[in-house]
Amino acid sequence: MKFTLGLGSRAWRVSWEQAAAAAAVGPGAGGALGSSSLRVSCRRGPRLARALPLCLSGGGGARALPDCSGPSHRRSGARQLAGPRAMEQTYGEVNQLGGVFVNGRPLPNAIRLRIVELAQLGIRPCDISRQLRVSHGCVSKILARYNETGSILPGAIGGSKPRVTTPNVVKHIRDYKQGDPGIFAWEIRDRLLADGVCDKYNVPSVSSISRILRNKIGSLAQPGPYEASKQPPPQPALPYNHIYQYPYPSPVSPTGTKMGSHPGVPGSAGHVSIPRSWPSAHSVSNILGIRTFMEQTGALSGGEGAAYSPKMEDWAGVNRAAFPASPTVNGLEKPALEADIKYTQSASSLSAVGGFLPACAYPASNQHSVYSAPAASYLSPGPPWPPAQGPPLAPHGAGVAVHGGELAAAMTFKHPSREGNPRGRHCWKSRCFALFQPSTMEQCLLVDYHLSRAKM
DNA sequence: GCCGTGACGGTTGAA
DNA sequence: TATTCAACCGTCACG
Repeated sequence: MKFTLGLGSRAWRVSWEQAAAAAAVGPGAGGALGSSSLRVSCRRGPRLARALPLCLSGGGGARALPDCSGPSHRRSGARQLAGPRAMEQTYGEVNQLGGVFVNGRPLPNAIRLRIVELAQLGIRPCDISRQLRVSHGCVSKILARYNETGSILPGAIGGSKPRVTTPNVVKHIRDYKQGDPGIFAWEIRDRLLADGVCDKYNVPSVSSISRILRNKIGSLAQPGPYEASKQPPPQPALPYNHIYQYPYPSPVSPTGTKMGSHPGVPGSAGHVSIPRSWPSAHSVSNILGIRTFMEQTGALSGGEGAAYSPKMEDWAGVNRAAFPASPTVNGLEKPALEADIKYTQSASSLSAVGGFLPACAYPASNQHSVYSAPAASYLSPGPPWPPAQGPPLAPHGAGVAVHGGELAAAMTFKHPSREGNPRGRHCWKSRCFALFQPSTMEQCLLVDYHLSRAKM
């Protein structure tokens, strides 16, 4: 197990145990690392290489980095983490502050939550950075995102940018062109907006419209690729609203009724517009909305364990039934479903401060195994936090003791019919997270670790 | 010393 | 099935 240990401007790859030790002693405690071969990984090219000599001579004096023998010095991805040997194959890095992170992967929601939480308590970002051992750039980014969107969650990673020139849009462009052959591209663009075919977030650019006119519509006599008589493939006309879960304004009424829809344009929610009233897992109000819905459905009645009744197996489906969403929506279904199943949690973990997001909303399916590591070692103890009073959201040391046996019990939620179904895995795993409600990164990691060992 | 920002190396998932 | 591409991530360094 290797880490890239960054101290100063260094990026050293060290073993997990060494990195954990380094994190435990804190960034200022040099020389605590084990002794063996030193490997330096200059991730940042000349910049880092330039800084390297300085770093090597600074701080805690001579530092010997531990044995780096292993399968490969090449950084591995989280994909290698699955399986029983996940613990041995987990990679991570330690930043300048001694905090552990996984390059390319979001910080656990527990940390993101705590960043926002501390900020709301009036703690300066620089102090938050030091406290949580997260780079100030990251703290700044998370806070900025939170201020902008009300969400602490990371954005959607991966995937392709949804097309804006959907068949429906092309059809309308064709219609406009047929109605007025002299129409300009910018006029088409305005009409798409005016008619509600698109909104400002997914309206094609003028150049795109020109390209459509040139390539797809070129000759109006020719039947286009998206003939009206054909059944157009279901296309999300406003995918960003959903995939990215940002509170973008949408030309949709809160009831899901598409406003100003063009005649002939299907107005189903599956078509475009995911109503912003949908309880997005990324927003405060939507989290609360989920809670309300769960309470209404009685899913939260009883204790925490009872909160996840077998009915919860169809939690996503229940939500889908309660809101206008089409099962035929491609591209929208998965994000929506994952948002449902990954970020649900019981009401008891909701914040009293303002509900950015409960820590246990750790997106298990998205981040699972990334931080798979002995949780106690993952996060260095660091300075006591919070200094005075307990945090309002995630009681430090709440001590969600997660043991394999308990996980096994939790895993009884795993529905046999969903074996092999990623969504099923997401579903039951997310319930495991929700059941234990890890409110700290350690707890998240502990849950995740046991889930990994459970050969999910 | 704090903070915003861009470069960078990395991961992810749809096409 | 493998590859490509474009989104995202957190860290780091600069100003």
